[in-house]
Amino acid sequence: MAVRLQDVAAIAEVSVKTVSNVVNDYRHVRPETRARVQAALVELDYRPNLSARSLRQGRSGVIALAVPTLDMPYFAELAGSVVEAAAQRGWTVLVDQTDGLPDRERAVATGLRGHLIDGLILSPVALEGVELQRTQEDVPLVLLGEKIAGGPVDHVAVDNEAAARAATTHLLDLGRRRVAAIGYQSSADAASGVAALRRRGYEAALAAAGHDVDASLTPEVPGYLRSDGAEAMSALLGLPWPPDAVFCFNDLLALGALRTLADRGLRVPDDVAVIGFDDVEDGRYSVPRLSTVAPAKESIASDAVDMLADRIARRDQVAAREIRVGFDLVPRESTLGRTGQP
Amino acid sequence: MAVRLQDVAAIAEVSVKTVSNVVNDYRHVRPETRARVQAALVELDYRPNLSARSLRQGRSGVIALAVPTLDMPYFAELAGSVVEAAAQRGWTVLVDQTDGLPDRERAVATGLRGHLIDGLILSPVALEGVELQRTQEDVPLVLLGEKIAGGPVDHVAVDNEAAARAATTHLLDLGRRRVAAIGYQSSADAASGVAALRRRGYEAALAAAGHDVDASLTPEVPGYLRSDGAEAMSALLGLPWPPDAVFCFNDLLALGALRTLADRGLRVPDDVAVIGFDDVEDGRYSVPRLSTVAPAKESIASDAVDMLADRIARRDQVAAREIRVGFDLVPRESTLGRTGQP
DNA sequence: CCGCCTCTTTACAACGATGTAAATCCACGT
DNA sequence: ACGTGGATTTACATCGTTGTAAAGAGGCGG
Repeated sequence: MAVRLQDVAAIAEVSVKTVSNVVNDYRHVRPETRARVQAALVELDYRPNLSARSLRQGRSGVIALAVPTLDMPYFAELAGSVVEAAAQRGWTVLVDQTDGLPDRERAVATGLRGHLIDGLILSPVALEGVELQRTQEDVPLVLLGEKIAGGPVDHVAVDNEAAARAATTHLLDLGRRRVAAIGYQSSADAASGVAALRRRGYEAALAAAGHDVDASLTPEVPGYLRSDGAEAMSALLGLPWPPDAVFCFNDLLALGALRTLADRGLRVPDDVAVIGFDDVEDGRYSVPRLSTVAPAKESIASDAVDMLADRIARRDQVAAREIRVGFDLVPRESTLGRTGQP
Repeated sequence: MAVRLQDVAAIAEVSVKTVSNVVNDYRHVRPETRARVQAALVELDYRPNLSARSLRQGRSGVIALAVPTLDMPYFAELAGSVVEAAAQRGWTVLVDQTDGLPDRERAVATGLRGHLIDGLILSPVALEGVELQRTQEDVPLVLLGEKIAGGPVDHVAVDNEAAARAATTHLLDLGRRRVAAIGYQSSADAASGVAALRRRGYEAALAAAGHDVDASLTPEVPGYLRSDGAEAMSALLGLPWPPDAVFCFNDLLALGALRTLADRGLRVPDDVAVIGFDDVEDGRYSVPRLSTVAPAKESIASDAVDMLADRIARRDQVAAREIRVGFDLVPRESTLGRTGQP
């Protein structure tokens, strides 16, 4: 069966608590005793029962990360970074997929996992800040990637509006006149989310350049997948006066758009320039290489974990905070064309 | 504070055990009592303490999934499917990243997480079957994606050799004469792994067609990332007599190779045909669309979870089994060219 | 040689849930 | 009215660990 402190204690001929003290590096243990216990620990290959420890201490060393889906490279990369950052604190990460469903997000946020987890990092799609008002009974929570309007919840996010504006401005600076946007969503759920913020940045950039928003250039998409981008691009190309540039609200949409452009035999960026958002690995190897806006992903993950650690330690003693991480505009072939190559 | 069975019991004016019985749907509870307890449960918003439950029952309802990294789409997609399949059994998945390091794989396999997890699904890169010999103390284990030679461990895998052979044969059937392979690895760790099996399939296909293996056409790669594929392709194109087709041991390598070919201005498949392995989403939208071998991923995930459930239930009472999942050859533009399009 | 302080070790209770076995209730047949 | 057997409820111990408080062991100044 499993090895318990008691078994080790028997071998080392000390009390259970002394073994516990050795395991936990308690100061006042005679070196000789410590050595004897260590030997017994090794001999029996003791491993603490985390459930018992967690029950006793009220903390488990496990945090949860809830993302819409791991199938999207952005979230997969993010999950990887979070797992990494958590490991550095000795924490383990339990991954939940919400599929962007309000119910699942709510369930997760209100403590789906019983008292198993010490905290939660949630990347919300559907829920608004208000919905996530914390009661003091709930799990410590940090939100990712979305600016919650005044919600009393810690969160880490890039300045979506500014980043979207930078991307759009980049297209305008290249001299493009009909700059479309792929990523608009009108469902109530999405109204306060990433879609709305990036939309605002896009429209602000157009306004600053003296352009009106042309509704036909901002098709709605049901999701943010490659297929959605491909279909939206098809629709745009069916217009009497199609766009000469497209800002896609994430890289997957952009990759889908590139695919459609290739199918139609259009040249990128000559006929249509394309820029995405997220800087996922795929875009660095696509043909053509995808221009994008790169949020500081490593920061997002580590800041979120740090913030959560702080929230766990101080519970309700401190007001909700917001961390803004930086972003970079990364122009590549899909807006600049081939450079320096034959 | 947290709501305990005791608090609910006090409100409902019954014993703690009766509340527990209601929570667990025990048969013999008077409907009237049950109703009263239910009401109290709802009123206090009771949630079981999973640590306590786990301590008492010896099972936690949490399984671990250990993959090299979530950054690789294949593993991300797999993780998503496993989380899904586990959720259907009411299990939660704890994701570990091994980075393909022997130490991490060993640590995970020998029960890194203490008694927190009920079982482990491991996708090994570095470790051989022998290393993973189970002792009865260890966590129930299911291996993914690799045929362990005779190791007494449950595992789920595609027939890598047959699949690799099918991919290679597909290239030969197109009339290609110099078929390269990207994905060879010679490190001892990898000797029994996926690399070796796919290599065997590749060589078998060549042999069946009466070709010799040309060492210059099988460059070694340090990893299985896009960058590795891009570099290997560069090396191949530097040969006096470059290949007219390439079988890449996974889709990322293939996507990297496509990128290099585009940079050199070579046409795919006209100049060089490319086929990958894994059928990740990226390949369906790449330019050109990537031909590949598609393992039955959904089966892999659900079979692994089923197998683990069975292993958990029966522990050592049953011999190690092996589940073979099917695969499909999926020819797309990177070998067939544009079809049906203008 | 005593008392006190520090170092070291220990016994015991507690974390919250559930299995066991025993207690209590109730309806029914005699 | 009484015994029997099933339904229902309960007290208690237990899972493995750690905090608390107290006991035991030495050492030192007075």
